Amino acid sequence: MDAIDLNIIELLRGNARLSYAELARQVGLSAPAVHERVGKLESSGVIRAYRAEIEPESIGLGVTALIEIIEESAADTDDVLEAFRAIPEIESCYFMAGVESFLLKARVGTIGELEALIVRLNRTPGVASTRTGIALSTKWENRPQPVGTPPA
Amino acid sequence: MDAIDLNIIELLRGNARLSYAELARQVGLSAPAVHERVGKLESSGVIRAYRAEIEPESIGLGVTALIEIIEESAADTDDVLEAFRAIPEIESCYFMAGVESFLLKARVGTIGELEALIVRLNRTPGVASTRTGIALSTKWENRPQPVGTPPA
DNA sequence: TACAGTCCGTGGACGCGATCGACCTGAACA
DNA sequence: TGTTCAGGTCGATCGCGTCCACGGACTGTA
Repeated sequence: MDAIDLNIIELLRGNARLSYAELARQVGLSAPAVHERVGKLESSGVIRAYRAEIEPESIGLGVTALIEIIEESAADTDDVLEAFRAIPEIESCYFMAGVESFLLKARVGTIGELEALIVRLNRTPGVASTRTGIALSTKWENRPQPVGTPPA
Repeated sequence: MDAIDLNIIELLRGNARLSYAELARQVGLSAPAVHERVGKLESSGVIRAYRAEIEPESIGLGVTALIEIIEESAADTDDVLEAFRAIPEIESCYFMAGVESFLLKARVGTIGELEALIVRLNRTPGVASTRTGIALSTKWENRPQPVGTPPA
């Protein structure tokens, strides 16, 4: 992980469809060299995936909600997690410090679907209660920040 | 926006670096046809960007926090928003229904940096108070869900 | 200092993909 | 029925992805 790798990462975070030739020009290496570096970044897990970012409304997912989950004290966190993983509407899942164990970001098409989702979550074994906030609008999301210093 | 467009979108959400030729094979059209469809999806704003998803720890961003913002009653929401936009650590920004006006997702390298960020947020004109939750771990994030029915 | 091994790069070659233009087809409509 | 247009295919060209052989810098060892 040197400065050139960070440079490549930053370029691919901005545009994942850049060609190797273009990357090579921008970082000052040959295309095969960049190709090999990217391959290593992928197989070492630094680059997890390449994703197209889609305007959610256009694919019928106009409602964004953030849902905090409070577990029952006797709950098995792994089981709860597996139950959440099986729910496709849950786009992101964070395990939090504090009273609420999980914060979920979910996207659905309608308020009705959100209601069904919340009911389903509350019925999930291990879930004591939920608290839902609705995002009226997403100002921005997953904006890449300039890469800082990698860990020592 | 027909079924083929949705198919293309789903494929690109799974892997944004698929070649047009490969997309064409999978959706059953010729490569130029797919090229044109993707171009239209991009220029109409359905496809917003193509991003490489990076393991945050490897670029020195090991601390994820979710920060709720309560605005002062007299605050100008647009000004607050612009102030937030200028802070690179804020990856996502949602305008919420409820007492808390904003929910921010931020990523920093250390707890010290998080402290500095929270101080900065609290000093921002228009911000009355903040409430921060720290993500101990990210179970998953931005998982694409199968595309549903587009809006009528 | 000389030598060998390793890492990481370059340059060349070749086949495939991106992309352009010409042409085709079916639907909508006067 | 004829016209127009959207949206597709096909073919050609050019550049890119990718494989391979080769070379230079660095390092540890005699």
